[in-house]
Amino acid sequence: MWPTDEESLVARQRELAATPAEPWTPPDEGLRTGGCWVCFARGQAGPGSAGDPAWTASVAMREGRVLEQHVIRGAAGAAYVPGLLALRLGALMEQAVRALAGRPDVLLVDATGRDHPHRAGLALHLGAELAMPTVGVTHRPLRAEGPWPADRRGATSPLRLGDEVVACWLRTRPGVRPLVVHPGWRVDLHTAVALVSGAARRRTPEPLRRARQAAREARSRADVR
DNA sequence: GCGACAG
DNA sequence: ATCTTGTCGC
Repeated sequence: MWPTDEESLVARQRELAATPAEPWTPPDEGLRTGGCWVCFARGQAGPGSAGDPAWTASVAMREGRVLEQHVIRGAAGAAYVPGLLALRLGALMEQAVRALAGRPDVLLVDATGRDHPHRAGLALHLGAELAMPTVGVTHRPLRAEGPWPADRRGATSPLRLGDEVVACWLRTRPGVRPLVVHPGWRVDLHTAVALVSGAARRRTPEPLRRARQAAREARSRADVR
């Protein structure tokens, strides 16, 4: 179950941050990569609020092919507050990923891992709840800092929170703003970068792109009706 | 007190 | 997250 208030979420985050997780290594072949994306109604700005209608998509891919995808309709658990994204999206994402009949080996999520006030962002949290290795991919860091990498595909540069490297910039396309890659549940930085880089034909890794497309497509169908 | 702050 | 206009490139 997901916490529904700040106090219990923060308690859970502190607990997760201190929980050791068995390191995971991708299989040599046949890797099934999942992606999950949430979108909200168009035309709204700001942090939103509890109950906002949401479309959450999950996809599973293997060797560049979509194996399966689902979109669920649901409602946001809370307004967006930095550091408390799990209150808004956690339950929605878990439900969408559980709708997949075939469990992905690893899940990509647009959220942070250790780059978080309590070192337990939603990518880490969701992986723990699902008992599934996760990698976070965001447009920018939450709290960590570091300069951009060189303008070459695959170039990386560390993002630090104090002395600790908690994530890194990754240039998936030359001439395009880099992404932030966050090691999540049971995944280390090196593995996370390899997975995202390997899955990114465009700026955004394919499973996340497909999930985003599916969620927005479902929203547009709903808009018309 | 104020701004910054994953989505 | 979402919006906005034009613009550049394949």
